[in-house]
Amino acid sequence: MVTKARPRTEGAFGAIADPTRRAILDLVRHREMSAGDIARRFPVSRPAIAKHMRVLRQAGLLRERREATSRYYTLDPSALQAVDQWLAPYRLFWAARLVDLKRVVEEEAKAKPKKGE
Amino acid sequence: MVTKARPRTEGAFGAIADPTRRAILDLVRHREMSAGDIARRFPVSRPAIAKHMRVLRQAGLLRERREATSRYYTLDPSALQAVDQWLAPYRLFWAARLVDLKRVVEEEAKAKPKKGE
DNA sequence: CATAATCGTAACCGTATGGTTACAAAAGCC
DNA sequence: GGCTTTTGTAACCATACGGTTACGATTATG
Repeated sequence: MVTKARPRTEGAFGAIADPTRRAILDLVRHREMSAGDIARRFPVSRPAIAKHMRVLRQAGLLRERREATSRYYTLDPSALQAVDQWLAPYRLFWAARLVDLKRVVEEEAKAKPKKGE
Repeated sequence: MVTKARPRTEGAFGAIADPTRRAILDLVRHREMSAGDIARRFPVSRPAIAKHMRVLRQAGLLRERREATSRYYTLDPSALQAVDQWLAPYRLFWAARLVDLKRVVEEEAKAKPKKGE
């Protein structure tokens, strides 16, 4: 039987699903870092980090610069816009919830007025 | 050897990693739907959808209302705020890219100094 | 040239994931 | 009480995931 064989870490959504990969992005977001510098910050082995880096790279989230034997990485955030855009309609929801809270507060203030305001 | 055994679909990030689950959220975001109504929209079996629903439920993304034998689901978007908040600093990146393209060009020039072009 | 340093990859391992089919529970209907 | 509808879950399967150790490629350095 032929089963579907598409990787589940493809794309930005899959890339940021793993907390280690999010932490890597949070690192290279601030400053350019070498692969070794990045790996040294995590409790797992360097090859494990290298695999995470490959996922991030294939998602288009990293820029690579080679110098000598080192590879320096910086963030390429553009692929994250897909997540941001998907999230946009949901942002309206909790914005509406704030409006709702505002209404509740106003009603309570009208029902039992506490102090001058 | 005891290996770590934490599920990778836990939390909002894992929940939205799967495209089917995102599509389910996009459905219940618009209107309340029964489990069957949801499942009917996808080319996979109903139990497969039921498992996705469980992941979404455990991530706190669904509200359930039972009526007769049916279960109606609506969105509870609050858990998505974690994603939104993690994304916030990155949003600044492409906002800056839109507002001040010149600065971005300078930063890139600093990052990888001039290959012939 | 030999050696060390840096980095990616291959091979392997145990668990999680996403799918299936089969079955059980609960409520409406004859 | 039986029967159907709706739903969730259990058991199972193939593959992806995240980790490890071993190894190879590349480059600077003595």
